[in-house]
Amino acid sequence: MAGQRSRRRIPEATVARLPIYLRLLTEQFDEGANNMSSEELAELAGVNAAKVRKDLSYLGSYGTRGVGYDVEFLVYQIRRELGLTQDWPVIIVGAGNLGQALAGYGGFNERGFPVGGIVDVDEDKIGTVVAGVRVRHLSELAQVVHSRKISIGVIATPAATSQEAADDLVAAGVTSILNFAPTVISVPHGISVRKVDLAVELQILSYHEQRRANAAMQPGLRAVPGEPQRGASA
Amino acid sequence: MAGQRSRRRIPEATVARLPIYLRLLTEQFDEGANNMSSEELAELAGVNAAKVRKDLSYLGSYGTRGVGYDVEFLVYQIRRELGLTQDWPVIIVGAGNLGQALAGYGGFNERGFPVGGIVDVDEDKIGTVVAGVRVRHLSELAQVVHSRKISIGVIATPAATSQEAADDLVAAGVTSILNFAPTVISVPHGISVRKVDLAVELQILSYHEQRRANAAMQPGLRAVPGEPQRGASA
DNA sequence: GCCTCTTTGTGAAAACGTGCACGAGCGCCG
DNA sequence: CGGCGCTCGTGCACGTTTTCACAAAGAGGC
Repeated sequence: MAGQRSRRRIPEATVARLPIYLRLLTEQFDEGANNMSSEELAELAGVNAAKVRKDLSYLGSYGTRGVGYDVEFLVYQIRRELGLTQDWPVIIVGAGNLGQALAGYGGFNERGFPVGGIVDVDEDKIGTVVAGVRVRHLSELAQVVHSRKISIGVIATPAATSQEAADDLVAAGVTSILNFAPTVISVPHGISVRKVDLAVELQILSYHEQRRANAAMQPGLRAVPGEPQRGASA
Repeated sequence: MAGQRSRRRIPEATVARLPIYLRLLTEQFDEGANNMSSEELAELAGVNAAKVRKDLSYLGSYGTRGVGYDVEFLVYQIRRELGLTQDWPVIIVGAGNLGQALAGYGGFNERGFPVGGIVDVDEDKIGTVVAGVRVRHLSELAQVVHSRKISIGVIATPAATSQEAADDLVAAGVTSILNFAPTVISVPHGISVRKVDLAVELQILSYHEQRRANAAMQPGLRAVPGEPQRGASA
């Protein structure tokens, strides 16, 4: 039966939710739950039950009508679909504050993403050991990537050198990049990039705060302080 | 003319891109660019030019046909729309590794989100100073929030206590939350929540890696190791 | 002042994601 | 073994987001 489930492409929105379901299901399993309905899972995940069912249906028909989903089985299926049945070592570019914090973050290893290498260009940092991994020079990047069969790179450099880091990673053979620098990096087609940008998140929240503040005022008499004229630049 | 631009609601997808445009425009302005076309900005942001124009059109009609956008003026308008004409102090809950790293991250202050307070429950941490801010006890949270007029809270606690932290923040009057714990927190209607989850990001990348690996194999003879039977739990 | 060139602003269409509603299937009880 | 109750899987309608395509309009040359 259900053989080529992984053939069909899973929508990106669903892929982004599967890790959430996975974590919740794992937790529930550890607490002794063997079976779970889409309703329960939806409640925990804070989403609509129909969405949960549709998401899970992309994996195949693994539920039992009238009963729900077998938690252990579903955990396995999601892990399989996400490629979590194997470890994916990562290489961190940049051994500054952020790079060190990331390397030191235990959850990395624990969830199947061991730190396979850290590189930097700062001679002072090279040779130091962060979270059990020796910091190497950037020039050794390709070698580390090959010898450890690394596919995922993490950019933890300053913004100014993030594009360079991306180029180096791609040249070394890395095909997925997690970018912590507040920049848009450009990569060849076929390379996956995800971005984590603190400032963007805060600014989105700021927008909503600002909106609340405006809504609270009498609409109509909104005070807008000193608005510059267009074209007023030096 | 363009008076009540901020009345209309801006689509969430657009709000998420405005901070990117803002950063790029600011950079370009600092490098002496006074004018910019949607095409150029789209190139820098890695998106479609039509999207840029539509996004910017939500702010009002601030471009000049045949010419482009006045960079300084646009920077001001985006900042205004995002509520960045004022500072938004944040309170950090959790002074562990992550909380300290966040507090120490200069970009916070620099971008208009000064750390207005850090709280924890660990007696050993209380009283210590992180990035110039004294760590206080969780019980003082509401007081700090009120006295500093804080609207944004950052959860940097372990997963187990993140919901509690969220509840405390909401009770104290915070209306926006940035959650770094790998959990789904539930909050009353009207509170904004954004999530930053490292593990989720890596697992999404893992999915794409796995997909590439599968695609590279001869389709049809895919080796799937030891698949468990459903309902095989203890 | 008019013509041409450029780039905006925006309808309309296409693509994508979400939520409802309900048929289908399974387990359990009598 | 039939009926009942529960929950999955999914077609369909709706809302949102993206993309296309083009009229509108300013700038500059002549």
